Amino acid sequence: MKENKENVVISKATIDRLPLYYRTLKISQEEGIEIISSDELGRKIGVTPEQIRKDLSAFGEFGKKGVGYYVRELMRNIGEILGLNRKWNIAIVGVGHLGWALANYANFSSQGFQLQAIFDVDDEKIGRYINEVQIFHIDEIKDIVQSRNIEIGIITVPAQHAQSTAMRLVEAGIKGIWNFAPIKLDVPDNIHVVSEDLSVGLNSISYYLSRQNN
Amino acid sequence: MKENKENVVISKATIDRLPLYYRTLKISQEEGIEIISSDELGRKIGVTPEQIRKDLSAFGEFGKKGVGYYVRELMRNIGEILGLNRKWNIAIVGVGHLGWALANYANFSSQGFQLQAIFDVDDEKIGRYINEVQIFHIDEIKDIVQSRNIEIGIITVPAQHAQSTAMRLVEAGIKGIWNFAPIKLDVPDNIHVVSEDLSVGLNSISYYLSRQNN
DNA sequence: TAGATTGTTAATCGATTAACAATC
DNA sequence: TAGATTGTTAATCGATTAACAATC
Repeated sequence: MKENKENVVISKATIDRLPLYYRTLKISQEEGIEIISSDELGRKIGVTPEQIRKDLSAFGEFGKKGVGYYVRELMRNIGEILGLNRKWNIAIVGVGHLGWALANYANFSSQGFQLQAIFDVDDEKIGRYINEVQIFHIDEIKDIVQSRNIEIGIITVPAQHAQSTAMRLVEAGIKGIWNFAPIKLDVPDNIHVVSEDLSVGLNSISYYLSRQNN
Repeated sequence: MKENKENVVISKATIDRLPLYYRTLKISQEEGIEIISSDELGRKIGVTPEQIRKDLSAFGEFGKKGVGYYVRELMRNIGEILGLNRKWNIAIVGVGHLGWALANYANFSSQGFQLQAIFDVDDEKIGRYINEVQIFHIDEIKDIVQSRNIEIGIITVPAQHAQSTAMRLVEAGIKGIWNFAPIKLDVPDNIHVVSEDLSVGLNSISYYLSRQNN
């Protein structure tokens, strides 16, 4: 595994930018670009070149002075850092509109995230398939998470059930949670939770527009 | 309009926390809680009480020393700051899985965001309705945005069409954009863009899990 | 009054930006 | 070699946390 340098603390902000670098490099690579400078990469992403160089320097020296970065090589390195050089089995809990949309989101699999199971409580939905992935009853969660080596759970249940869902995922042995319920999840320290709070975006826009119009 | 104090700079981080405060106050209010301390509110949200007091102090004095905050009053004040004391007409562009999920997301309307129109290019979809909201051809965007006073646009089109969609929204007169396409949008300075980058979440989880398992 | 809790200032911490030597 | 661009250190900026006077 790609190690970051000893004694270098890596900020959350840096980790959140790595996927942007990775994605942009991928596009560049597909366009046939072989070498890219931090300046050019930064321009495409909307980040300063210093920021990019600083971020990368926490993990090693990936560029060539006076030249830039070899796109393919940097992509491979960042991919390795992000853990994209292996497969991750994931599951979705909650087949509402959002869960359904995510289950259909093809892009995950291209990055090595394979949807292995979907869970719900609605008898109408259980037994059905979304893109060849079966919907199971939540009561089967422990069995299936363990038998299918699922490591990451996606929570798209209503807010009032999110905490108990998180606990079931943890008990089933999951290590990472991607949470879409607008609520703070209490989980053990060794579980990594990323929450997407979709109610913030519109509120922030209305804040700025209110100020503007005055 | 609720003004923030002169000479106080309000950070983006503060603005992004206000919706959490608002939401949590709403829940507390529904539970019949009338007074809440920054300590208790912070505990529920996962933010320090100092943070909350600091954030709020940028806009005024909403609490009572030795007592706490009146839930209903603080909620009203934060709502006013966020521009939730009025209606906002919004539109969605792109009826893929995500656009469809967002069109069905009932929660927006409870905060005053009213979906007035949906746009797409697919003849199969045009003319249909999602929850009584009609799907129009993108070519009608300018007419409809203007006639229906739509101020905020939600972009859920594929990445390669996101930039041109943004430009069409801007030309139509929209002032705020909520962007779900994984790409940086170039828009005029007076347009407020919030991007939700759904590819970051899973990548960040896989990063941390990789480290953990080692 | 005594206890509790706010609002705010000062201290700390962390992240970004600037500058530049190293070197391809 | 001259020009370009990295990697890194130092400087700056911004955000969070600590501390505490004010006061309900």
